[in-house]
Amino acid sequence: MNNTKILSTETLPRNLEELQKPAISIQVLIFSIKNNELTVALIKRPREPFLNFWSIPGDMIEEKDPLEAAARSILFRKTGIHDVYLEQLYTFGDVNRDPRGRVITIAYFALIPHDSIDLAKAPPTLKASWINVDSLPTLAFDHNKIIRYAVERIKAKLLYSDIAKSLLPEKFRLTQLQKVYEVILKTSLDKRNFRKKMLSLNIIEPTDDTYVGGSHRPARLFRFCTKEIVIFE
Amino acid sequence: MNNTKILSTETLPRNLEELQKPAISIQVLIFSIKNNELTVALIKRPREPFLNFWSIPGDMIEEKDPLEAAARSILFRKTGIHDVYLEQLYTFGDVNRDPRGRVITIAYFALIPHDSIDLAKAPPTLKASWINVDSLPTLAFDHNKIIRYAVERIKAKLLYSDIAKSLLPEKFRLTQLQKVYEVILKTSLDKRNFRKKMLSLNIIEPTDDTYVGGSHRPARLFRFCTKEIVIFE
DNA sequence: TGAATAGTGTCTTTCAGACAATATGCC
DNA sequence: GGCATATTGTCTGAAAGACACTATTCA
Repeated sequence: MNNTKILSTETLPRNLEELQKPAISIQVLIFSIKNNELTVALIKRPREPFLNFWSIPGDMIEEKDPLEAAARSILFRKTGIHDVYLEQLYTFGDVNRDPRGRVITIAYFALIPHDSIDLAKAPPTLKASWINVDSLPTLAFDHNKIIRYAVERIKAKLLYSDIAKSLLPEKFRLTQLQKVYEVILKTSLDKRNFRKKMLSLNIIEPTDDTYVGGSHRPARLFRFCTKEIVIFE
Repeated sequence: MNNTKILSTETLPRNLEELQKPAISIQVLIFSIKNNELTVALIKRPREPFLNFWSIPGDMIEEKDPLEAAARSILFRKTGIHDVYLEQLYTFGDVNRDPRGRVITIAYFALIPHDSIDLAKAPPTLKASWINVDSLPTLAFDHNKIIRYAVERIKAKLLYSDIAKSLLPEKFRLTQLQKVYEVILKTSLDKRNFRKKMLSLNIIEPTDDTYVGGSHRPARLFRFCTKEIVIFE
């Protein structure tokens, strides 16, 4: 490999205005657990390219738009809620990922408690649908790849952080918490070992409330402790 | 919070050309272990803003530049080497992080074996210096924050991946490997436990070579196994 | 009292961590 | 033989994982 065609700070224009800039979009993957499945909120594209393909909600941004605020704005439009877990995922920049021209996408993902969202109440800009991440159709652009990447991130963080918190209501049963792990990790866990482990981490605490769910013993409700924790030191 | 000023796909220009786009830069954090310290390659800024401040090597990119290739180009210019570990770190986009205007930085980090680099042989575009990550001066822009973020990523990945491989020559002594962990994690490890653990992971294998380093018993040289591994399932 | 889910304890195995003596090559 | 680093094994405590029965409420 030779060294003839390399970028060089010294040869670029001094003024930002002289640059030929790529377009930037923000895309927000909104995950929630519905019916014991990990699902992502997708919308049907209303125009070309990829007309009528399912896609991740997002927007182009302009020069002055802050990144995370743009992501939260998209999130609010699609779900009608604020104050949920939001994390930058990755920046996807393949040169030909958008047929209209060069578009670099900064992807974020959000985690939403299954009960906090009411798509019917969300502003109906473009209604999103919850689609199981394991049965995705072919999506617009490289959005299948982006979702796969996000799911791997979520799986990994489940093991060393308390992000499960963000997928549950404030008060929850231990079986609900266990289900979050089982659904995302695609495994089944022993109930006794799971409870022993969770309680030993000191990240959840019992509340005084119980949940009456039918013809059986009511369940104690727990919540995550408010203090910051580190699961593994 | 009201919903009046939100971005909307529907109201943005249909053509990418009509957008007011932010500028994009690629910055590459180049890490290596020198003299039992984790160091990062920094350059002195040759002009305003932050004239003569130390900074992370990087460049603005233009519309058609692929991201990772731009990062590798920067890396080659600063070190004269190819084929090293390179990973996208994070995209930093605070609105006021560059006094010249809006600049979004896509940061990458590279890990370099300490012996593979010869800054004297690197193209002297702008010579980089290796600076201990624990004794950084005030850097240009938000570069202190970017380096702190990268160091945390490296610390975390050391525990569940084989990135130590990328900081060592192909063949190495177990004491060298241990030193990588000790320097980055800022801890001291028991030699017997460390060796037991590393060998049990089946990610390294002994070679037939030894290293003669003075008036003492020569050390066996090891190498990382070529097959892909998962340290923790 | 039967159905349905909640809640609980023991044993075994594995792994992390503390700890020190011998081996080998060079001078 | 002295020096410097390389190499090796045991014990203990903690945590993970396998495993099954009792408790409570409602219909």
